[in-house]
Amino acid sequence: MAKDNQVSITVVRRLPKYYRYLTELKEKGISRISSQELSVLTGFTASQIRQDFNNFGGFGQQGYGYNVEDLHRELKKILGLDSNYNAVIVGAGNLGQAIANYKGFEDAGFKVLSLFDRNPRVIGLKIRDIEIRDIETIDSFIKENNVQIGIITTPKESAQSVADIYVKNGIKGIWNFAPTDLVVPDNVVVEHVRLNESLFVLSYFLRAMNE
Amino acid sequence: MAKDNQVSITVVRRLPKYYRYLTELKEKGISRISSQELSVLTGFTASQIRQDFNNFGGFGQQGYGYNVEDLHRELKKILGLDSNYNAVIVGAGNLGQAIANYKGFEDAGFKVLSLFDRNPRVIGLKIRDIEIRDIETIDSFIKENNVQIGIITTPKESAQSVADIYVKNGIKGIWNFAPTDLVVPDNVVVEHVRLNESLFVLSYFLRAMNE
DNA sequence: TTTCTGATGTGAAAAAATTGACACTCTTTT
DNA sequence: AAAAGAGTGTCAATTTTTTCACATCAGAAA
Repeated sequence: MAKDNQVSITVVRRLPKYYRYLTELKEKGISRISSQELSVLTGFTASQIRQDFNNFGGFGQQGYGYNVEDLHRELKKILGLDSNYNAVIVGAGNLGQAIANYKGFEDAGFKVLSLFDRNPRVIGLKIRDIEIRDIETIDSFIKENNVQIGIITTPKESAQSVADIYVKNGIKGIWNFAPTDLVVPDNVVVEHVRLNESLFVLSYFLRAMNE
Repeated sequence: MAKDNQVSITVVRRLPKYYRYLTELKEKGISRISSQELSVLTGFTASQIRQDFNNFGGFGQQGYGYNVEDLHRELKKILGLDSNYNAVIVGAGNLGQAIANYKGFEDAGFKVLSLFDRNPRVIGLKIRDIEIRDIETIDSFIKENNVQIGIITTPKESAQSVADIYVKNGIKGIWNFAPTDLVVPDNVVVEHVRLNESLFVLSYFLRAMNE
């Protein structure tokens, strides 16, 4: 059941950036940071930063600032990064393989258990030690392996049917790279990575800059 | 020189979605659409859609709606998709190769001319017909090939130095996939694709959904 | 211990974004 | 040709987000 004291999506989308800088600060051995200093790093205003953190309860101390380690741990918890997730990818093309190959996700607690594809020429191949399996076998795989996240890296034509498969098998989080919207039940979360749209925005600003 | 009647970034980020649906409508041979119908497709409100288009001058007709072909053409122009761009990629790992391989960008007018890497084991290889070259040779390549867009798919440690190379060679648009911020002059546009952050937001909502 | 400094948490103000409402005009129908 | 219908463009209201300002309290210094 979702909380009713909803934190706005605008705030949520800033959290990962805080988390990233706090991770860096922690690695550098810095133990204390003020909203003012975080403002310089992130580009958000100090006021905004304090407001953001206050959505989850004040983590700071007056006259001192924030303890880096504490704040990092809190954000980790808020972002759900204190648990591990199992993921599968449907679409074993270059993008799917690139994601499967990226160690960074695994370090953050997201483990890709398997790729799936319908193309017999890639089925059976391995990316790192991750096997590409026949899409026909995905139902049982998901059920047997406690998969929480489904990744879609197919062409847009197949994306909805992949989403349907995920939903049918009880997956509650979908990470979609296909350039299309998806229809899913309310209790399923879809996060889109819209590469096309991002590129178009770049194009817009390039154009706007020269006018 | 940038326009002073700035359209807000919030609006700009919605434009590609309009463009995507208009492309689909055009392909289906639909010639006419109302803000109400677009609202159903995009999930934005009809009022918002009309407001958005009005930032660029009204394209619609009272009592009729919008002509799909006209609106599509206008958006194409606004997004700068009526010209072609040459791009290069630094970082010929899986992600760089995936992007080089993706036909969709080329169809939209973005042509990847070359990949660059410092790893001798990949230099000389080809992705489709796109060669991977030695990063040492990038300066002259950019100058000789009219490159407008620089793509960064390196690890985060190298990203800033790649950005510096791009800037030094006059590139005005950078598409950055490395999970780090970049420092560039004001007249250079950076568009980030933050895969980590996107995944973390998914994780946040997965967690929030179960509380 | 007491004073001083610094930075949070928060309420209020300002700015930005979204939604609502409708006059007006173009299209379609009769 | 006239009447009816439909949907934009736009102004105003509302909601959301951001910024401002400061009382308050913890830590450091004296």
